[in-house]
Amino acid sequence: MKEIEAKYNPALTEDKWYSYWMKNNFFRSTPDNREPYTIVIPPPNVTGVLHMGHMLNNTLQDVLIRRARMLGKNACWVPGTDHASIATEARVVAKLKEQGIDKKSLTREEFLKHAWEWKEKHGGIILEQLKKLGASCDWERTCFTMDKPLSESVIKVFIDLYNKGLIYRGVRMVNWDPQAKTAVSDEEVIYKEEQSNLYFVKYKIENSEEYITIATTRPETILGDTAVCVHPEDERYAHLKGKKVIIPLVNRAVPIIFDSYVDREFGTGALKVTPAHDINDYELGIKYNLETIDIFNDDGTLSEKAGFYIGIDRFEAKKLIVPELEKLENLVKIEKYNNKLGYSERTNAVIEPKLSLQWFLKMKDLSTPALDNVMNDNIQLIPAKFKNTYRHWMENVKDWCVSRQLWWGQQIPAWYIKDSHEFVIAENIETALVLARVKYPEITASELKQDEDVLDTWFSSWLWPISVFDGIRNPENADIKYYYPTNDLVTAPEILFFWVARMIIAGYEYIGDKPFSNVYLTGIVRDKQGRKMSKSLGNSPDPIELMQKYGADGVRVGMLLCSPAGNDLPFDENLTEQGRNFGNKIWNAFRLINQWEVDEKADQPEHSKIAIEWFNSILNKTLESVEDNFSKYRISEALMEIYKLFWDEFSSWYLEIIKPAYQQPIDGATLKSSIEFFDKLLKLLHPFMPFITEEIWQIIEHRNYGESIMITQMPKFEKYNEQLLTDFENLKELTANIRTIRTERGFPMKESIQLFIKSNGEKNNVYLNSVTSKLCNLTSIIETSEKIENTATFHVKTIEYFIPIGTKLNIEDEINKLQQELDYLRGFLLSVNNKLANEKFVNHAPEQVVKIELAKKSDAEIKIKSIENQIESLTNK
RNA sequence: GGGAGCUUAGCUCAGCUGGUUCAGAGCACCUGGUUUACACCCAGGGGGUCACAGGUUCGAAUCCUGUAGCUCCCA
Repeated sequence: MKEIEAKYNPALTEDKWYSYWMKNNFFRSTPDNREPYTIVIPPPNVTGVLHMGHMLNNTLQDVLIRRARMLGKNACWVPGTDHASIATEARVVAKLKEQGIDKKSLTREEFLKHAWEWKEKHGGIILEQLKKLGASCDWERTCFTMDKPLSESVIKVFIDLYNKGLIYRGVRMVNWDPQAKTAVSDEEVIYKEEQSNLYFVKYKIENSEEYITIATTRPETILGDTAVCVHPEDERYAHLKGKKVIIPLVNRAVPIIFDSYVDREFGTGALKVTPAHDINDYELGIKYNLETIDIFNDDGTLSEKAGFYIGIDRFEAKKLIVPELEKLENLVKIEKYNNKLGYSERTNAVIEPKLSLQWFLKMKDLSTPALDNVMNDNIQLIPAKFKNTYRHWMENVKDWCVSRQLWWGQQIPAWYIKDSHEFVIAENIETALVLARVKYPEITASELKQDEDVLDTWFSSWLWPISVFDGIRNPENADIKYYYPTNDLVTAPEILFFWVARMIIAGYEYIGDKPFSNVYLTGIVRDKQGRKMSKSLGNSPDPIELMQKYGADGVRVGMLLCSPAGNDLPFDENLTEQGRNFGNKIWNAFRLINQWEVDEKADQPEHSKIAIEWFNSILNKTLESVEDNFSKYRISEALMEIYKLFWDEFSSWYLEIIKPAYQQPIDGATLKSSIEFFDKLLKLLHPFMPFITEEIWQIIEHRNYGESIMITQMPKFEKYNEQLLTDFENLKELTANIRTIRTERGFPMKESIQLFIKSNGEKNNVYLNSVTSKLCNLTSIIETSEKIENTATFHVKTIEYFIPIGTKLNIEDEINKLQQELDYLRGFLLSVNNKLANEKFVNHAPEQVVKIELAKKSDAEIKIKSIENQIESLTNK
């Protein structure tokens, strides 16, 4: 037999088996008559590298997909990436800048060429890294959101929604990133608390010597003010009804309006209204039909409409306007003030609320089925606590701004006619021309100009579960009919709304069915200080290094052990160490079995026979509960159970019982059963630890090329012997007691000892005696009806055990020990008796509960009596 | 400001519709241990008035109310 390393070395096996699986096409799935089990990967974006969040997320998906495969399903895990328009464009622009190329100097086509080059070079990194993790994706199905079929799907959907009247072009307040010169979504704005100033500025009332003082954090926007607003019930300002105020510097007369939106307590209770630059002011502007003066250019400098500081940056203008107001004697005072400022997640520029012409998707009606089918559990969120959040969002859903002022992405299929705002929507210029000619028969292609902007990346990814199967363009194709709806989606709660919810919406709109049945929401991987792991903080370990250090299996186990659904995972390398150690434990259990010589003629010892029956029972009981845990998506609990089954039950109990004496052979029957158990354990472990299980499975018995544990069947649970399990637990307690006595009295394991048993009603399980003897190295087990002198004693349940210890007995210690136990038991009995003496308890509690209390009482009484006897006999010595 | 959720051992969490073992697990910690699978190990052990205060009940970590602290979402 080949010599096997004492420590498992993942580096020697992981790449080997991954390429074996690939060569044998084990990850490939095509429709057949089996039940499908499908997962689409949450597409990581092409700018990223693998981080701990991906590790957790993809480990979970791989566990689910490998298990499903072993349950006989046709498992299909579709991998891919998304194009991340803002992030990628920012990267490419930065890279070009390094090379001295300004984006503005390039045509759209030239720029996109650079972007594609960048994507080809960097876009596949994460997917390659996932292979190290063992991800069993069907790589032939790898998709990218800007692949032709997916892009065409996006455009098709846009046109369809437009034709349904759900897409419109409108002026709206958007979060403007002046650096990227694009609108970003609410979700891409990060609010940070900042210390700033609150400026009190007085505005003169028209035709009066009176002033009204407003408070603002943004004095530069005064130039765009078109009203001052006060609370209708604010007596301080009641007399100003119908009056106008003069805006300083610009000397514009604007109305004083009265609206309960104003917080009377804040500042002076008077609010300056700048409809172009504040979302709430914008609403007021609509309500009171105010003029809207946009004082900023797209790059954050002041525009001609501002009248002052034209071309100067907004922050500079703020610095300049304050002394100016002071000079004009309009500045009353400046107070320190903390407020929240929005920053662009992509460029970190301060977000400017800005009115902008954008494309919007009406969400209200589209969302209805998406809300209903989550609320009725047709789609399950795991954990379910996210249902509340989901509902809150869906009930207050706002229209979706789908346009982005970028080039990297699907260009909006809108064609403007003769430089006007009039447009037609069409997938290409030929069709656009046909449509345009309906109204303008003479128009030529050169008079049509496509919208410069692209669609939001989420407008691609919301179709993901459909478009990866080409279900938008070819709704009748075999893949979409077979794989859709997919089964499980594993993703982060952060994107529940802007990805998960939208996929559900698209699913009902375009296939008429949910995109997936279960959404498993993972926690966020944090560092020890509780900070989210991120590249910018540099607090994330490199997953690749981690896998090199602990093995992919070790990292997988480490991540899973402590990550219940929806809970954050404070990451600690310690966890992966635990995972690695577990791998080594499995490895060594294998080594033990592997090195035994077999004697086919030898009889099977009684203790081995029992051990086999017992382990078979506990294995099946665990299988049953693992199934239950999986059905509830308690993945970490399922793993923990298997971990304990392997480590505690199999290694510490089973193997210790059947282990032959040193250099003795093992009987054939026991070895055969042990290998069968090992085989089942490996299969159970395989979804969690694919590499080590494959390695051992390939050695433990002869295999042919093309065989693999990953395509075997998961063991199914069978009936098990409940009584044996209970009896065995008592045996464990008995063994532990004997071990303690050995340690305390200094009887080494090699020294065999005698055990006496005195039953006090409850019967000793004689049939387990051979096991006890083996585990505890007993010469004999003797039933007795008398107590035995000069012994150490203990109870398991009501049975009394004695171990002769000859001269090693210290009577005083012995009495003290017994007295302690007696005191406890008496107290316990008292509380039970009190309970039973309570008539209300006896009358109200269910019969079963009362019975249990009665049993406790009688057990305690038996024990008390036997301890009292022991103390008495010791005292009389 | 509005909404949701959380608070159980040093850490991360279980504990389902109130009632079987003075509250469970893993890790960490402590004490022993080099014999022939594994020190990435073995055998033991300690540790929680279940955030706090009330209430319902024969009985509450579990249900209700309030308080405090934390987290997230929306504005």
